[in-house]
Amino acid sequence: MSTTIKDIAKLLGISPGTVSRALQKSPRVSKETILRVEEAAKKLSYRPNITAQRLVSGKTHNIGVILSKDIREYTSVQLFNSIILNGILEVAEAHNYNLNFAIDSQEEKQGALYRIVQNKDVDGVLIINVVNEDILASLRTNGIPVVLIDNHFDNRSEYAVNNDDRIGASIATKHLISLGYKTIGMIGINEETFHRECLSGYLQALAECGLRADPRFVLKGWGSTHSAYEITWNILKQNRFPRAFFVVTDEMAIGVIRAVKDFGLSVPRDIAVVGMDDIPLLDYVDPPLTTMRIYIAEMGRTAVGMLLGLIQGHYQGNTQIAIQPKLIVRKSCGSK
Amino acid sequence: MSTTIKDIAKLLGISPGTVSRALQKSPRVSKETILRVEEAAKKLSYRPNITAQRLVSGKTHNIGVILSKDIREYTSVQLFNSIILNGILEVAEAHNYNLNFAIDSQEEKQGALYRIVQNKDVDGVLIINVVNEDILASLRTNGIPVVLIDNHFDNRSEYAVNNDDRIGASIATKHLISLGYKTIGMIGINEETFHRECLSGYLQALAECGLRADPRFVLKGWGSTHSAYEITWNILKQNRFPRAFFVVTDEMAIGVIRAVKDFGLSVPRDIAVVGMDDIPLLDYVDPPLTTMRIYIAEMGRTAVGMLLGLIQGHYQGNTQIAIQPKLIVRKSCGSK
DNA sequence: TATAAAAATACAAACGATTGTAGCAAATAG
DNA sequence: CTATTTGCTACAATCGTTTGTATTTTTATA
Repeated sequence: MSTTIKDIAKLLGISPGTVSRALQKSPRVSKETILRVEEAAKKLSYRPNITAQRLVSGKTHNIGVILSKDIREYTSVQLFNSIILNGILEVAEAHNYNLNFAIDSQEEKQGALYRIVQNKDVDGVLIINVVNEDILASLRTNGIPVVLIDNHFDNRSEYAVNNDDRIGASIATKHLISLGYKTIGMIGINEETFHRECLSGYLQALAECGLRADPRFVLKGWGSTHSAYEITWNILKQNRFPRAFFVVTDEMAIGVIRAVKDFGLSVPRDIAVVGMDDIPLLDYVDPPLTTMRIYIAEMGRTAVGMLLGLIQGHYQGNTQIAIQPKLIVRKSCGSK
Repeated sequence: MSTTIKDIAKLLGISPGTVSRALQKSPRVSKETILRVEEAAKKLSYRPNITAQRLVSGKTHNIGVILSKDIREYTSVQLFNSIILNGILEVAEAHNYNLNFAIDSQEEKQGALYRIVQNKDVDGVLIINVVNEDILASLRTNGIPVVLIDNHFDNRSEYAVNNDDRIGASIATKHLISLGYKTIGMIGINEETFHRECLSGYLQALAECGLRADPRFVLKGWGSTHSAYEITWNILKQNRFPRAFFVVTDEMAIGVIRAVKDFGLSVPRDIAVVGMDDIPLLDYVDPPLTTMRIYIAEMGRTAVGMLLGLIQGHYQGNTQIAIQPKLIVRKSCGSK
């Protein structure tokens, strides 16, 4: 079908082995031959057969990327994944690695995921967002390096890159404090580790500033805008509510704002709100939402770098890397 | 390293060829041997080496997915891609195909894209959103089937699946008309084919209902919320403006709404707005945005189906498939 | 000029499967 | 009881590379 190394060899009257070495510019073959081979290769528009190369090298040059299944539940997860993928792609491409995607469908043990892993069709794996212990175990027994991204996973022995949620929560809360708010609530999420990290940052910020946390004001939604709306509405009805909220995702923060407005109060006059993520169009929310910007693509890039190091066996850095978020001030907290 | 067909052969004292056939349940091998082989395979936890299989079959079982580079420009493109990817993944997985992603970086001819294509590392290619004629040509000379998704590309000879933008524009416009609006503008986008389709649907709807289009009211933005904001603001200043707008993307529609509000007018009382896309959180825009929902994941699924048919050489359907969008009524157009 | 050393190339065995052909039983036919 | 068919299985080539070893050619040395 297409030109192989043998065609070049035949054309030039030399052996395939030499052609192979010439193509690799091996010092074992004369400069002249290298030149002739390269010329012939170009003339025949030769392209190496990657599959064959893989067979002998035992390396696939593939990176598996496992995404969470419940992608449809949280719209911003979609966006998150998309951006992270960009980061990943960017550096994977630069290193000549391909990406193989698979969705983690917890149920069916027949999915692409298992196929990829068990078939050793990847040199390493990136797991985004969710952790499936089965997969992790399978990966480990197969000796395939893994790095977790945005996993909110507790095990410190896993390689992972995450947003620094604790710091994020702390900075957000301190921003509120610096604006003079004394009663600050938090609306978290129904995801254990993530929630714990946020809570810890939130509490620490309060403590450092000599403020007391009121347990009645730390709530938990399940991620959707709507859930945050309901939670907020409920607390508003009770007549005792804080003057500000740190909300752990923008998507929920939008629900909070809407609830406050629907309740007849004003943001930020009556209640200030900070979110986290920095999803698009926040400038067009009313009022524009102040938030902690998470560097998603950067997380992806970092993770691939780590994984590549692991694959090539020369990674020396920490097992856990936390990317620092940044406060983006808009109008939902008012100003001094 | 890991168990091969030979290990099984050795263990059972039979030949590798027979093992291979047994694993394929070939009628040429006895039921008994098949059973013994399967047992041994399980015991040794044998997994076929895909690379080797690929080498002999000549099929990669990979589908290349080309994404557009300018992903950072339009935030909703990110989301769009992510959703489409889900659709693609879903059916690719079901057919045991892997996905190989590459970003179309028009400039550098060295990118992963060219690597994938020229190295014939894919059985077929999906191109999302943007068309690079070079790639297309390269693909064609290599005999690799391609299907374009959301490409807004004119060439009817290319296999493609798109949203039916013309119909979308027409339905949106007619919705406005049915609500009694007589002067209806359109805010389009700086992308030739897409704009043309929308314009055609918009004009057709007006014509069918006996309304005249006012050329002063068909405008063009470059996609961002901000660009739509400015356009709207400008036309508002001129004191002559339509009572309703069909805006070709939600992202821009949000800019329109904001401009109208900032100008001191009301949506939908003074100006009604319909968007297109149905991006997330539209229920939380103020007022909630009526829009044409595009079935993005469905486009992805359809495209893969088409490509697979092409790869396997039995595709019989149309070269062009248009997915029908659907009107989602919220509050930005008022009601009768 | 014979000879050792160095340089360039050829040969052949891998990598892990698939598959056409050949071989050897046992079963059936004459 | 030989001849032919049938059912299984073994052998070996193949896919397109890479790479260790052997061989040839060239160059330098004595």
